[in-house]
Amino acid sequence: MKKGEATRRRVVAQTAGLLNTRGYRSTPVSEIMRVTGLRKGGIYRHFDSRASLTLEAFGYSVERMRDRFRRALEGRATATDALLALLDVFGEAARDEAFHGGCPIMNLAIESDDADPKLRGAARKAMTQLVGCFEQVIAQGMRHGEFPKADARARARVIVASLEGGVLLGNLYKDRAPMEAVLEHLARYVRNGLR
Amino acid sequence: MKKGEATRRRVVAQTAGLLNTRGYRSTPVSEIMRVTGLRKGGIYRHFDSRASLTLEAFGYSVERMRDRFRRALEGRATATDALLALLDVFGEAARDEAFHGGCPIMNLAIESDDADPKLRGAARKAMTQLVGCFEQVIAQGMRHGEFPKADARARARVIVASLEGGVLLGNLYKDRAPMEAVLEHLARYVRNGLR
Amino acid sequence: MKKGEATRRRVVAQTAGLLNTRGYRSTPVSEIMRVTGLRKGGIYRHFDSRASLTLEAFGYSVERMRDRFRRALEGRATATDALLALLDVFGEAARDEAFHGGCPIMNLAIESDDADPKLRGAARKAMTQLVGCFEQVIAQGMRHGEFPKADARARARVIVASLEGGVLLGNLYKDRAPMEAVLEHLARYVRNGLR
Amino acid sequence: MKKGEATRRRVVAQTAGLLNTRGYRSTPVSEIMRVTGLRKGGIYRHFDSRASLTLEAFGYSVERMRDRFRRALEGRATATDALLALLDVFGEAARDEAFHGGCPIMNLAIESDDADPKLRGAARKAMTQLVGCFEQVIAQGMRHGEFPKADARARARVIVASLEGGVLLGNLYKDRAPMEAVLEHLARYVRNGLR
DNA sequence: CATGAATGAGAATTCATTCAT
DNA sequence: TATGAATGAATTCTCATTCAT
Repeated sequence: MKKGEATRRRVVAQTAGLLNTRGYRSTPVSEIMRVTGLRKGGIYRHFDSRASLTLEAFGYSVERMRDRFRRALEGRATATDALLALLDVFGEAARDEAFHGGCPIMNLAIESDDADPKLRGAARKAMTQLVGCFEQVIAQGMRHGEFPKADARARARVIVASLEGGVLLGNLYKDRAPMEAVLEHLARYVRNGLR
Repeated sequence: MKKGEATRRRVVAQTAGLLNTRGYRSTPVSEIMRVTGLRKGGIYRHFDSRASLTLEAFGYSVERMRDRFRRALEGRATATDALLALLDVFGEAARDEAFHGGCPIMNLAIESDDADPKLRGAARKAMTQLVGCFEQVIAQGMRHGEFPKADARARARVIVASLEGGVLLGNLYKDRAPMEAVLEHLARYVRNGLR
Repeated sequence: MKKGEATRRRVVAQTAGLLNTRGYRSTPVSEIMRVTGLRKGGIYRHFDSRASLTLEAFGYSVERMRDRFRRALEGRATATDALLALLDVFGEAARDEAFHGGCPIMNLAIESDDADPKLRGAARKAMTQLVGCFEQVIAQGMRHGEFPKADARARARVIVASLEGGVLLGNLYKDRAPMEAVLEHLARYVRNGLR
Repeated sequence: MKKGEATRRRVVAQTAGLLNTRGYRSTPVSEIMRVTGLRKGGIYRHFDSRASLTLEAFGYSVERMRDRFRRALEGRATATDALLALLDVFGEAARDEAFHGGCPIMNLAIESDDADPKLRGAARKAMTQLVGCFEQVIAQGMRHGEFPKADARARARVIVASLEGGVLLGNLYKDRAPMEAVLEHLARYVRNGLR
């Protein structure tokens, strides 16, 4: 990897953390300069615009989330196990720097609010994948008879909604208790066969 | 005295809607001018600063939410009925202009993220009241034997988290389906005695 | 005197004090509102513009200075006595609220600096009168043989310059010592027959 | 590094002249843009704030004054000669662009009046140095027997006050006569051994 | 590959002023 | 006679962006 490519990746990673805590739209480039140690010119050499860096940083954050989910799913024999493992990812999120500042998807979804269609599109796509991840596991569980056959997507949405809400409360209060309540509730729901 | 107060209230109401859709921090005063029809000087005559208008507008939105909850609770004989009525408020939220742009508390919570302590404080306080509203009903239900005695706050948090997540998804996709899935899930949870 | 006229005079007097301490050009109308207790509309009813109030306030201050000089000159038999009495006015200036904030003429002269010809004209006129006051006394002294016949205006200018410089230093350091040194010097000069 | 520093110096020098004629506090940044040919962003790249540029510009003006005094004192054998040379600086001030707009110290002293403590502090410090310059020469003259032993500072203050007053009058009338009268008076005072 | 210099648009806020009441 | 409401221009300052070096 050339030096430029390495710099570029470092900038994306550092910016990802920054924007997820300080805001995807309201964080000025000067802050990005500060955390990356690069000057304006140095940043613009790698990225066409602030907007494109924003998108890349968001993509990076989402990718790291995906890593967590992928790893969580490895070697899970049953859908129940798999779902519980996914819940666990959120349980660890409070300690996980990839989630520092909350869930990137929620953050971008809310910040892009009717104001920035491109960002909103990215948030939507990422959220769809997140829900899809749960949905696939649930659908598999239905096929395998672990769960009653029903609307897998609706169930996935319920779970994701609860988790996102838990992240929100946890982040707002800087307190793990809300997420733990949510996880307890969802774990029972899962163990109960999504009934 | 009369006209100024009327203008002031109008500005707060219009700004509340605007900020909840376009962002509490990232919406420029020029946009507020546009939706209110006032010029800069006219706005600053009524509010000390952009920040204080932001807080007032948020307060207004929260108050309107509270109105909905208050009305929903009127004449509910049982805690179960009361909870279902509260859920209903979220069911109607999609059509309700007071919620246009999503939940003000969530929006402000996420936008104020580590960056604006005053705004965050306001978001926190409002969220505490929202959870408190559910918690009180639940606690009452526990006292009356409708629900098993357990951690009322934890249950309230689970419900609020799910609802907020539902709002998030609904808003992101401009689709009522996610919220409906959440509501169905929660209604069953409630009818089942929070078990 | 009608109420309006009374208000007008009060505003002029209060504004005079304010502008001489906070600046003739840089003091905002909001400050004038504060010290007068009137609102914008109330002020603009009496004065066409901020500029015209400025001029009136300056005129008021100059008039009060003139009062001091007039009174000082009353009953002075010799030019020497008269000059010493004029010097005395400056000696008392530190304690005199009419001079609070320094000499209005100097203040306006410097603030109007090449930027506001009308104000500068007023400052010039007032300074000319101040120098003229000294000049007349000196000329009289020359006619009466108290002082050698020479350029009365030049001598008046020297005295006024020294006094103004004394006011400047006194005001800058909030210390009476510089003015006292100047007065001692000038008194000797006067007693020495302006030699 | 080179170009920026050059620009910065040029801006300071040009701003120094501008502020000394148009007012240290009341001159808008837009005027600074005009005389420097830079845009807002270009100016703010070099200076943190309007206030810090003001201070630097004032410092520049004071430094140029100091240059004049330093050069005037070079090679002066006696205190009398030195004082006369210092007076001469003021005699040339009318023609000297470093003094265009009057004495920077007096200008800032009056404009900062009770309103801006930081600027006032700078004015005070500069004035103290100006008086100190005269005081040192006078004290030396006293030690060498040129002048009778007496309060050197008081004498320095008298001289500086007269000169500042002369600058004031000269600037107000755009006329060299007042300063010449002052200089004549002071030269005699000096040649007379400060008696 | 990165910096340093500069721009131009736009941010929040303040100002003097006007006018209906 | 004075207030309260509003305006429009100007204020200081920040932003994302460009480009020569």
